[in-house]
Amino acid sequence: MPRRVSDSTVRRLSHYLRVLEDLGRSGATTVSSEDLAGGGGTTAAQVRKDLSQFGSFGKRGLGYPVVELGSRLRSILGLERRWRVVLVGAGRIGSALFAYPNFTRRGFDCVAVLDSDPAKVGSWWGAVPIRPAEELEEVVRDLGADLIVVAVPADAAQRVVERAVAAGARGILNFAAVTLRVPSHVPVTNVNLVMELEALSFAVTHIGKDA
Amino acid sequence: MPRRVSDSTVRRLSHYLRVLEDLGRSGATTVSSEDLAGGGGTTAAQVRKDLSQFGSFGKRGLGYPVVELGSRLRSILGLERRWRVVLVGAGRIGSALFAYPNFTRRGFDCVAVLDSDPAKVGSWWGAVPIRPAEELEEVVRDLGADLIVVAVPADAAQRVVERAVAAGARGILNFAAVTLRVPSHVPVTNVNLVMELEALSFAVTHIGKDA
DNA sequence: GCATATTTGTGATGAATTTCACAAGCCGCG
DNA sequence: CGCGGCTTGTGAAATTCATCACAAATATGC
Repeated sequence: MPRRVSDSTVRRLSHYLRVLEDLGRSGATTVSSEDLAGGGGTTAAQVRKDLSQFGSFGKRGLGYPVVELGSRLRSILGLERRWRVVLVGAGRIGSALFAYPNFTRRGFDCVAVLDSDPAKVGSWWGAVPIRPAEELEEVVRDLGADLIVVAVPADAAQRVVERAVAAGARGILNFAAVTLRVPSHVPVTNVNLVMELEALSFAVTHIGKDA
Repeated sequence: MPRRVSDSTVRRLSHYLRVLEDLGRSGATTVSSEDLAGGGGTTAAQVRKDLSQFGSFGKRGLGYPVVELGSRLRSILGLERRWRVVLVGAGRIGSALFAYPNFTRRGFDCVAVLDSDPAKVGSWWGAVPIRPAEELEEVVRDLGADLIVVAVPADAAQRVVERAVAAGARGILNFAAVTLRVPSHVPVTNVNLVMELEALSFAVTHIGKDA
């Protein structure tokens, strides 16, 4: 294992895993770096460089074993266990994530949903009740939650993560449009839809203005 | 304008714009690169490098004019116009995006919602009816849509973008977990929640294993 | 008006990432 | 068993991206 793995590399590992799973269903037993690159995602050389950071999984002349590489990648990505996730904010974004079938399939269990709106508290999403926001610490501690999904308005997000981290949360998936300040041992992944839309706006606007 | 602007730079421009808008509300008239960096997002030097790619907007010794820089950034990002967006897939993710207030506020108008499920077709989201998926080309052409939000299952996504692009769509925001193949003049922005979760899983799993 | 404290803009430096190129290894076949 | 066709693994080169350092320019205080 290398000293530091870049974020881009990790995203690509996740991509390779998806390709492997598709391939596994089709019965293939080995796969080349070319195929793992998969369309326009990246290049064969990049695939080999990425994988070689963690070991030597392939056979020259043949490729990578589909099943074994998949299990290696799951191990590298930390997906051999299940994660206990607390969703803070029962709005649309939270709902979208919660209902996402891949969420559970990939090892992420939503063990609690919190919201500060009394009108929502008490209703149920499937088998999970919506609980009041005040119970955050209690929920994190008692259920042994690992990850917090922050799907609250921007001005409430910092407070939520501070409380969650103090109660023992180990990672944050942040949908709020703010840069969260957290201790350095708590990783944060940001998803910002406005940013994505604006990046798209930029790209469309500047088509052909370069090259 | 530079030959090519990196994706990271564009995301940061979007971030600067948000900081400027917050600052504008607080009445400030100028802002330093230090403040634009805003917390842990980036550094002052990075801010100046980013902005200098597009011109010389600041005054030495003073900083950047809040209002003017905001309007310059909006111009650079292509946000002076409004965008007509077609949402394909009336599921949870589509619903989340649709209901997002910033969506409209930032200049993105959802002009149509399509879904292939006959049970959903005919109902209304606010003032927008859900129409059958077959009408994609018609909708894109007749409403002069610019952007397509793809919120359909992975195996349907490629077909949707092909039809949309053929009908005149100019940019794609893709929530499906596949790499879309599109003509080079059609930019695609991908949002992949599984990838974000797996990146978080990796980060939490490997805390302290380096450094 | 002059010294001083700020802050931008940018060339130079450094670090990180991607691409290239090719030797080394593996399989199958005759 | 040797040969030819593939494909990996990896040092080196190239490219991209981020940081540094500082001159140039502006404002402020006296």
